[in-house]
Amino acid sequence: MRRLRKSFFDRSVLEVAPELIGATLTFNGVGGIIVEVEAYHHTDPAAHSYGGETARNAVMFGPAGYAYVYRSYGIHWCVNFVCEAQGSASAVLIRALEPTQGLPLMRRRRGVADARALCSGPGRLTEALGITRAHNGLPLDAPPFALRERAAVPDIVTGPRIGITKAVDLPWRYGLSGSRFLSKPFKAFV
DNA sequence: TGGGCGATTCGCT
DNA sequence: GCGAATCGCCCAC
Repeated sequence: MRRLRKSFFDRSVLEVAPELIGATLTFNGVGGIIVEVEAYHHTDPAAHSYGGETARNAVMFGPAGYAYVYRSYGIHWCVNFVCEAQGSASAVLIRALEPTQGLPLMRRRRGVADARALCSGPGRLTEALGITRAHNGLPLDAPPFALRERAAVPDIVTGPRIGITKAVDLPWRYGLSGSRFLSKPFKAFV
């Protein structure tokens, strides 16, 4: 499996997001297979970058291939991969992993034993991997991050994004079809 | 300078 | 299924 380079992210966020499903993400050697992501485009009212650049979202306005980490609900950290050309301010939120590497450490950090509770949610996976604000702005193609390309193209399901109040109808949530490690099930397409 | 508000999670009913 | 926890950010005053 090849490692993903920064140029991989230098495309439309709507193109990159589904291609991340099935890729492997590790942080200091701990992680797993990406099974759920959401795309946030700069023209999208639900995106943090929609209102312009601020101290919090500055990384989103930088070049593609870097990590944007933010505090959610004052409690959790969430990690995004910045995409598109510099200034585009678009990113992919990583929402769930299927844990494959470093499970004992993840169980200790999370305080739970069930593998399905380790990384099935954006706040859960950052806790399991040990990602915090300290890692905001780090490049994705160098340690502690490691991203490996998927071996084959998987079946992907799409649907509306979770937990937002604006642009709720955009189907920019992508998941690995049939995975038991999703943060929430995808509604069957009608 | 202060108050309202989340790209969430967990525990209890 | 519902609501509390919890705090950095952001804008209005």
